[in-house]
This record gives sequence, structure tokens and C-alpha cells, in this order.
Amino acid sequence: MTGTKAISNISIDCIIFSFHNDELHTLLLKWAAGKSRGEWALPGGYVNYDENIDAAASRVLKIHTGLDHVYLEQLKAFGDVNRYPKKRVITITYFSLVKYSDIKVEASESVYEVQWFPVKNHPELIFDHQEILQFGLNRLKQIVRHEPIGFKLLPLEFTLLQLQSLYEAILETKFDKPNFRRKLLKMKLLNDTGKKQENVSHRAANLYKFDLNIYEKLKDKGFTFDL
Amino acid sequence: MTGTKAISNISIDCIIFSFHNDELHTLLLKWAAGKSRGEWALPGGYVNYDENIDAAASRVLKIHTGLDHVYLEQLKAFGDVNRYPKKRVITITYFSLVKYSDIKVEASESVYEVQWFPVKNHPELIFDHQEILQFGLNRLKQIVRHEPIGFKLLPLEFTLLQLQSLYEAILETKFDKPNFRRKLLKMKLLNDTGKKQENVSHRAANLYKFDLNIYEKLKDKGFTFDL
DNA sequence: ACACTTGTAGTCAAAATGACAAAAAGATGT
DNA sequence: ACATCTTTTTGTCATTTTGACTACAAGTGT
Repeated sequence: MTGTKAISNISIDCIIFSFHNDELHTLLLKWAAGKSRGEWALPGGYVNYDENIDAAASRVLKIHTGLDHVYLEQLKAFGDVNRYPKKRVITITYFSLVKYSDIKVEASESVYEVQWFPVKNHPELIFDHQEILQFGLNRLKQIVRHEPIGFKLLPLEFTLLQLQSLYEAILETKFDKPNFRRKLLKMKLLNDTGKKQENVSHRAANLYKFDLNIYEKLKDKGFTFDL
Repeated sequence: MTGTKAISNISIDCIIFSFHNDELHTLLLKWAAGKSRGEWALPGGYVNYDENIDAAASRVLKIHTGLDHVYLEQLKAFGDVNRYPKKRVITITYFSLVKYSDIKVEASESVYEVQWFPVKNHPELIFDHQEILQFGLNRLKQIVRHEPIGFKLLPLEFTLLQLQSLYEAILETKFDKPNFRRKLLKMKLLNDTGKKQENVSHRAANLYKFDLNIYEKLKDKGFTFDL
């Protein structure tokens, strides 16, 4: 409470998910200073006294990705006594879904090394961050099946196969292509843009757009997105 | 850090759900001392320095219900700057599902008045507790549809109609009786106890028991409980 | 014996699902 | 220009699931 504005025992950690190369990725950073130099960790920071925790999470996210106004949702508070070795710190974790193309990873401060890692193949993480990431993955699996948020990981316009690959990566299953297409189109949540894929060496697929408005309307009428 | 073991800026609040009289209820308590005397609130308390947050939640739950080893899950951390008027306190909320018959409400300390209220008709709550309760209700709606936890609100042995009423209360819908029965029985998660209802002035219904073991096995094989 | 209440079984058309087959649309190479 | 290859897109079909009912069964209470 002297010069610092930060609350010393409450931190924020963010899992930042993106999807590219047919794999789900998460953004990790390597500490360049202090005792934990060289260790990989989730992006994080402390909550300030005059700052709501959601605002703190947004700030942390912005610092590390440059992004604002992104999907960001609280995951869980982790507060085991010894989760942080130096002192008792409870961390409130968030997870965020971003479009890979929106982020330029090299733009971060020089103190950190920042890198995307496939969630199925990433370096060891510091403290309880591995547990946090695992929890986030499970939560993502849950949510993605019952709410149409997968779209936030894709470009605005996408093909049905991209969408399918996304779900296959997250849910760790395979779908039948014609059936997946049928199911999604029947929901009427996708708008045909009329455009087609470009620069592919085969028949170009149609590009679709997710229509949030329609979804909101259907939801009011009792519709629930499922799988 | 002098005489008190409590961390002064991190609290716990619990939503305790139970089901009776065909309605979902939550346990509230009235403060008997201090500035907020006479106001209704969710059961809560502070986290101790040497205590994991989950343990703190269990302790709080036990203090107010006498119950141990109950379904208890973290809901969300609430941390708006001004949520608590006196100072900056972040509260980590939990929700619990208990069997009504397991709890004797009058057993609590004399400083509090403790009472069950239907979630659709309860007094005004202090601070942001109304928001917390609302969030908990929504979360319950979500979870109950995709995981078989509704059973934790019922006696060990229950009739299909009790189960149906429970779901109707939580989800705020009506189901067709024969269809609901068909669906649930097809899941094979209910064991017929052979016993029947007693002391009812009509045909006695069969009593069933939820089989957690079978559920775990099916889940491993990819089964998901749905609605 | 009768009505009354609630539980339980069964019917039936419509919709959804899962497993395919086949046609269509480009791109590429000869 | 043509055949070939790849991926998209459209269809088919048997099976399962759903939703809306009807009918029957088992008890109570009069």
C-alpha cells in the first residue's frame, strides 16, 4: 500500500487458447528474471487495489497479447496453501479464446519469451500451472459442446471442415463429414457468405459465418446448442 | 498475522441447495450482530492462512449445516472493487447439494438465524449475494443437464416422479411422465431396489437408487448423461 | 363395487442419427 | 483437351430416439 497498487496475495493467471495447424494451442511465457528464470508459465499478474478482478484479467491478457475485447471467462480460483512457494497467494484463473491471426507473439516485452504450444505437447510448467491448464482444457471441452463458442477460435469466415477439425481437436473425437455438416447446417446458425476458399489445390469449400444474433433469438425460444 | 489466523481479504461464501416440497431451496442466515444486523446473507467466512480454500469451504459448510463430506464445488470468485463496503474483500463462492433430511437447521450457533428459502422466493440479500445466488442457479441448471448430480438432492432411494419433479424445478420445465421414465431407465443408471413407496394414498411407486459405479464405467466408454 | 389417483406399459408417427455411396467442382499433369 | 486426383457437397437408408398420446394396473377411500 506504499508505492505499489497491487494486492500482494491475489494474482491472475490466464490460459489463452488458439487454434492453428489443426491443433489447439496455448500461449506460454518464459520468465527472464528472478528465481524462476527459465521456467515456463501461464501469463499472469497481480490484481490492483482499485481494479475489479475481471478488469485485471483483461489487463493481463492485453499485456501479453495486445488484444482487447476478447472472449475471456473466469475459470476457477486456485488456493492451496503451498501452491506458490514464497508466500500464500491465491490465483484466480481465466481462459480466453482468440483467433490466431489476431496475435503477433513477438510484440511482448523483452523480459519474456512468448510462444504458442500445442496443448498436447508443451514444456513443463511452474507451480500448479499444469493443473490449471488441465482444468481449463476440461472446462473447454464441456462448454464447447453446449455453447457455440468454438467460433471464437476461428477466423470470421470459415469452412465446415475447419469447424469440424476444431471440434475434433478439442473433443478428441472424429466426426463423419457429411453428418457433421448436416447437423450444423440444420441449426441455422451459419450464414453462407457466398464466398469460397482460395488458393487450395482442390475444390474450394464454401465459407460460412457464425450468426450470433440468430443464436440469441433461438436461445430465447429454448434452443440449446448441442455438440 | 497477530492473533487471527484468517486472511483478511479473502472470504468464502456458500450456496447450499436442497430440494423439498417440490421446490429448490437455499439456506440463508440472518446476521445477529455488527453493522449488517438483520440482513440475510449466504453462509460464509474467511479463509485461514494454513488452510486450502476448498478446506475453508468445507469448514464453512460444516459450521452452518453440521454436514461433512457433501457435494461441494467451487462456483466462482467475485471480486469487484466495491462489492464489500468496508474494505476490499474478494470472495470465493462454492455451491453444495445436500439432502434436506440430513440437515437440522436449528442446530446452528445462537448468533445466527438460519432458514431454508425457496430460491424463487427469498428475502433480499446483502452485498452481491443476490448476484452470486443467481449465478449459482444458472450453473446448477447447466451442470444438472449434463452430469447426474441431481441425485445428490434426493434421498438415497427415490421414485421416478420425485426425480422428475426435481428436474422440473431446477430446469423450470415440464416433462411427460412416461417419456421421462423411458429415457431415464434406458440409461441403465438406476437400480430397482425392489422396494415400494409407503404411506401413500394411491398405488405405491417403485423406489430406485442411482448407481454411481455403473455411471463411471459408462462414462469411460464415452457415455454422457444428457437431460 | 365403485370412483379416484397415481404408476407403468405400450403405440405410432415424426425427427434425428450413423454409416455409407455417389455426384460435383476445381486443380494438376500429360 | 482430357483423365486423374482431391475434397466438397448431396443423397440414401436402416435404425434409434423423440414427442404426444392411450390404455391398463394397482392401490385408497367411500
